[in-house]
Amino acid sequence: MATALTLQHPSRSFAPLGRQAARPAPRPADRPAVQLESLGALVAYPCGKTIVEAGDPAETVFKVMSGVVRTVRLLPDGRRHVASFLLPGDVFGYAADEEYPCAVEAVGSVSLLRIPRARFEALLESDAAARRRFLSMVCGELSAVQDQLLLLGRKTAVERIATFLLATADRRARDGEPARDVHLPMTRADIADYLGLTVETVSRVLSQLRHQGLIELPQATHVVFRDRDALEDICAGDV
Amino acid sequence: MATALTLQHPSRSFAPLGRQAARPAPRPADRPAVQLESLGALVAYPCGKTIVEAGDPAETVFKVMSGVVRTVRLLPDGRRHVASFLLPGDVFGYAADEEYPCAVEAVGSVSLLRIPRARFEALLESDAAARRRFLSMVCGELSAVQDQLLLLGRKTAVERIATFLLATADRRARDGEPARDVHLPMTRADIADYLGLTVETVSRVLSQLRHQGLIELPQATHVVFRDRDALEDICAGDV
DNA sequence: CGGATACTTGAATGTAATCAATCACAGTGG
DNA sequence: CCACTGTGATTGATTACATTCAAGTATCCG
Repeated sequence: MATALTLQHPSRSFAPLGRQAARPAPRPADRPAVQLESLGALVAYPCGKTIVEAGDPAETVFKVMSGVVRTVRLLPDGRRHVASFLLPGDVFGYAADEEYPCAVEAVGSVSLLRIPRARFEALLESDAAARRRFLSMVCGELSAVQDQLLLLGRKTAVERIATFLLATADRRARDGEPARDVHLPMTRADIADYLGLTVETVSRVLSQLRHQGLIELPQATHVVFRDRDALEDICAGDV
Repeated sequence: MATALTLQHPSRSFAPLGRQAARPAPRPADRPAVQLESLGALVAYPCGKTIVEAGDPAETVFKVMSGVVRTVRLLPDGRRHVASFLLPGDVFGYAADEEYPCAVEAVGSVSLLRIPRARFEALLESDAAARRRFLSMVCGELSAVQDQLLLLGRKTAVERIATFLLATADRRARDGEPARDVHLPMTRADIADYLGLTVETVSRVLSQLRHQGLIELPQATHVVFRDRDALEDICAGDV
């Protein structure tokens, strides 16, 4: 089974491989500054552009520098699923096998760091600290994906949306401060495909939350939390 | 975010760390025989027993020697989701963080190899080949979990069941030969929680497939494929 | 055997999907 | 400047699939 990973830093673990640029911040003793940036070159992709195709040889590891990308899987009849949204600092494209298992596309215009796979692997071989951080990222990703399984398998539409809004908001705010709003650069279709819903349902649920006074929608891409506690209750299923 | 992994070997990659016992088989040149068995002790658990609790300190890595275990996540109101079933040869319990993120329970009676986390990590530090195999397993697991996201997000009940039957059957048969039947040691409730369905739906769909002549059900735990091609078409959504 | 648990089947309900307009907005060209 | 066009978002009406509620049947284990 071809396997690529689409990494996002585990939100509560230490700064993962590649987060240094965005956040110079607190660095425990055992962590030499690894300049992932020095291993690759910057590339820009316009909105909607496919960055890697499913089945392409996995020769490059990427790090998101700005913008957002989505990883996409398709069924033969066209049904689509978005496995994850990757934000600046996230790393993707490392595959144990020789092929990428899913496509990756630019949500808006993005800039990425392209790192040749061999160079990335050489870093892992030579730098024990980098290795530990990378393994930590991968494990964090696994845990996050399992939360998503629970969401898709057992949560209602409202719970999925509430979970998505809060989780997306808090991925940016690493300061401990709970976010008061969230920017959604992706379309309703992307959100729907990420949450296993339809565009109409996403739209309806957002409207419902707005009518209930839990959120405001000054623009389609901007959600302001008016009652964060209530949203958190919904996530947990306490309705 | 606490993160544990529940590993199962990527089905199409080389024998992963820990598969040696079950399969001495073809071993590429760069692979010294790592005796994971020599690092830990055997323990037995009776049917239904909880092996690790979510939130427990992640001090032990396990390898399934016989039987099947399930990894379970719960919502506060009791809704349950089974993230994975682990078969003999599979490794679980390695967490980047210090806590297990989900519970692991014995499906039948099982015997496990308990390996102290420190000893497992020491192996990874010292043995580059073991490290590569482990990373490969983790990446394979990530890819498999993403397939499961697609299943939960976009597939119908029949497609989920067909996918589950074939995937489970083929996890055992590593000979290339497509399996002609599959043994299901877990209950319908376990299957339902794994596929995001209810027991009733699982039962109904199996009956439907039986009436259509695609499978036989000599016992509830034993499924014989009568038309594997048709099942594969259903998986892909070609109905 | 008897009791419990697991599985199957049936009927009714409900949540989200589908089908179908309408609305909002950005970009373009008259 | 403003109508025009196209895309994305919202809202409404209806449908469908899986769930829920409710028996009934098989199987396992004492």
